[in-house]
Amino acid sequence: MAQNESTPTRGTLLVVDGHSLAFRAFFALPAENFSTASGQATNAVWGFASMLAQVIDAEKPDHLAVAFDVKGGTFRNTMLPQYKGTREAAPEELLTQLPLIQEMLDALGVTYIEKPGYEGDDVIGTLATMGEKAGYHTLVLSGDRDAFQLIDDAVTVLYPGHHFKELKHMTPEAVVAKYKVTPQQYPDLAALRGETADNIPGVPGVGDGFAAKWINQYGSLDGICAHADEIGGKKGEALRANLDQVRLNRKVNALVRDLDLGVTVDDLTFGRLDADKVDALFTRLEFGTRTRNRVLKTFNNGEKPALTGKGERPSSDEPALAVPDPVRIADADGLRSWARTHLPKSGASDGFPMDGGWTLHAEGDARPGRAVLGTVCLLVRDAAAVLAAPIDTALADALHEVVAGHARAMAVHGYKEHLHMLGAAGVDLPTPGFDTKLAGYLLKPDFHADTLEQAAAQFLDLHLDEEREATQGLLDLDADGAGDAPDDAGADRTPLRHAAIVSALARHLAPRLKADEQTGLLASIEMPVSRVLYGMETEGAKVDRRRLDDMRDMFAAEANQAQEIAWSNAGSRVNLQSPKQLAKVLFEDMGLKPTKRTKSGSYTTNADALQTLYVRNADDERASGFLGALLRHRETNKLRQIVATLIDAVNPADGRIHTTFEQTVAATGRLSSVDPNLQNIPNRNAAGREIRSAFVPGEGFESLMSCDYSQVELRIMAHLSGDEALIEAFRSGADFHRYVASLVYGIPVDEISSDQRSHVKAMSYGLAYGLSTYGLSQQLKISPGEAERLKQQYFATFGKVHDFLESCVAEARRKGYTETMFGRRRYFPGLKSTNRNMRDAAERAALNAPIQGTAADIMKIAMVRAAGALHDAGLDSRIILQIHDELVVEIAPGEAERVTSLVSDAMEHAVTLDVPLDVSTGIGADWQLAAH
DNA sequence: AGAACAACGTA
DNA sequence: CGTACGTTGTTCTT
Repeated sequence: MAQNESTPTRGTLLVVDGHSLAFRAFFALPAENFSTASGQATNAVWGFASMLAQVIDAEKPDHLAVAFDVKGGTFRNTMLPQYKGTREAAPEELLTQLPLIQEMLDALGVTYIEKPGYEGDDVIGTLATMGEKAGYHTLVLSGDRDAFQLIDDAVTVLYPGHHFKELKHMTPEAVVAKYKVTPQQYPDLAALRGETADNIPGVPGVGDGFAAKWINQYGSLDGICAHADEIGGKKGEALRANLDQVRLNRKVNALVRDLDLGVTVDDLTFGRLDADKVDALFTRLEFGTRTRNRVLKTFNNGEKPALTGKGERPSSDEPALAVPDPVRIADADGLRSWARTHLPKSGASDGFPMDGGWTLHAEGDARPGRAVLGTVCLLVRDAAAVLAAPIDTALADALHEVVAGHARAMAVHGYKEHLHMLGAAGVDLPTPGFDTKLAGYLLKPDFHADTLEQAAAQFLDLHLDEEREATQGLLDLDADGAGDAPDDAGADRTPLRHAAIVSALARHLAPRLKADEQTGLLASIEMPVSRVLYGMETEGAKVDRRRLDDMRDMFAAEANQAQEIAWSNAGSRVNLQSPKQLAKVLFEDMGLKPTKRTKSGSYTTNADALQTLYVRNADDERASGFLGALLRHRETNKLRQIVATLIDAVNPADGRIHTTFEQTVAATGRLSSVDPNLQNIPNRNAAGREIRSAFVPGEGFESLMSCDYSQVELRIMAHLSGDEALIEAFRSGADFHRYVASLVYGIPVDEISSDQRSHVKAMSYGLAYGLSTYGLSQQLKISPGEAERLKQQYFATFGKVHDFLESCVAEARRKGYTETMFGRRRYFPGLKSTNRNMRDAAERAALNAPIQGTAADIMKIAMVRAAGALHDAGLDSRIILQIHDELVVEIAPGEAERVTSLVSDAMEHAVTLDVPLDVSTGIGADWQLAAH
């Protein structure tokens, strides 16, 4: 079971700083939106309840108490009159909610404690001390850094980050990592630095850094005071001038830890709420049923109050996961010897076996360009090793060696992410035998598992903790869970638990993958692609920062100009980015006749509608003036925004943009690009396309090359359908659309009008999307009848294409899924829907999936081949971007010719079809110039 | 703060 | 009433 600790504890005590939590809640939520009909603000109460519930769900404490400050002064005010001068001015709206919070705690059966003359912090200090003496592990939830002095092996402070969800587990190691002093020394540091939140001045010019330096030099504040004369410079002077203040600060920030509270820790139980009281209070506060149910469940031992469970928590809380006792490894030799005894002998296995395999699981930050390695776990059936960050060079070398020797029997969850994290520590990860993330994606490409818990729920039917997965994903992924010793009481066991999930997933998914014939796809395409993507993400794309800045300013100026014109026509400063306000101006104030509605029923103000209105109201000066300006604003503002996003994404360390390619998101098998999305840089009109000129070769490179497949999806349709006419159209090498048009209309190629060509072109491209005649008529601005005739003609010419598309849907209906040329599946439960719209949508998706998916497969194969070819040829040029049917390559000096031929060959011959794959290439000084 | 919606960029 | 995505901004939430 998961609860293996060498130091036995009585359980977990959670102590909450009530005022700190109330403050956080109050300022996190807008008061004006959280108030009762009678005007009583409830944002702090609501936030308090939901934040506390969140922490309880995540930490599962056995005992709980909330500490509050008491009105009126404390002993600290006597020493330091201005103490908390800034904080006493709490807004009236918050103060009125404190009694409500206490009333709520009463109803929830939670003990809260106040001690006149003392602060909540002192109560917390006392409770932590009591908990420690009674053998509990204590968690202190507080946004007040004074609480850091309480931290030791048995006391952890949960400190909220910018968002409340980002709770940092402040352990002794975390404090040392952040402040370079021990928790015991922290009050000395705070005294030197001061605390603006409490209106306590420190030494001017001295922050955390200098304070820590002095403390480490002289051991303590006393030591610093004794040697104050030796400290030179302005800062030393400032220190001497403020010594009295600092000494006073230190007295004031020391927490009292031995108050008489009249309770014992054992009294601080919770889980027996008064459901009627809670109900009455929540009704009075006008809270919704969702909040009510969630809070009730959390404060009632995880059960619905109606069922009034008693005593022990439900057993379902404990995951049925085998987690061996971890060994904490701190040095290279320890790791080598652990690996020798526990890891399967290398060469003993071929691929990832069900037994005898092992799991590598790292946590940390996997964002390219800023990756950080956190905790690393190695797990076999009956043993586990944990390497806590930071991992030094020697340990990294040993890890590299161990992993290299046992890669084929190794399972990971997310090879690419692990490459980033381990790469940050200098460890290269060879291709593992299994990747549970990729495997899960191949088996269920529509299912999106954001967390390991979700994957476990989906594939293992292991519902570890639904509340946690719903509300607490960020805590699990906390990058700096650093320094938590897994063999210490109450240490962060999350990474190990995750490793156990990965191990269980691997054992479960490997046979399923084989049964569904997806193993080849995993080994031959997805895993190798992960490695290529890792390289692309790590290199990033160089941008010309000045050019981007100039473009942003230009677009911003144009957008502002358009906005002024729009406002003057509208007669009010309407927010042009608010569809709701626009609809009011257009359809109420100006009285224009709406075109279409959005799916939620409001009138659309999208570009199409605005265009129609513009044409329709050309003689209305005010309306057309407004519409014209609005359209211009939409366009330029969008471009401004895209450029701003790009600028924001530039990594200052190298002036490059490191996107992340998501490999397990698109249900068809395509990649996607996030943070930022580099697959939707404008390309359709000239103004937008300019943005591409900001993508340039980096230092040591001379140009960019762009290679893209021409009409891949159509070629795939020709191949898969076996339609002789379409195949011949591609083999002929003529202008494809013109050639097809000549077949469709039955007239010679050179008599095809440009309209005819573009209509046929639209039809060709629309095919793979399941385009309706209505849609076709809309797009081409022709009558539905004309569109219908075009479609009939087209299918009469390419009959087998029609049959093929139908067969895709038929097969999906029969088998439940479609397959690409390479066996990648996608499931379509929607085909059985009784809802017409759902069914139609599923049919269109089912006919598209094999085509889009095969194109994606081909590109992935091409990428692996191209990257391999560049590497094998010893070239420095490298692939940096993929945009579905296009690769962008950064060309090293003198390599242009060889790279062009290697990459286009890799793309053209990724696979052999009945039609040739045509690749067009271009080289230029930037991405735009590389276009062809 | 977080979710839902509208809009719009790409292949 | 065309497939597949991601990002931004506004609005609503209780």
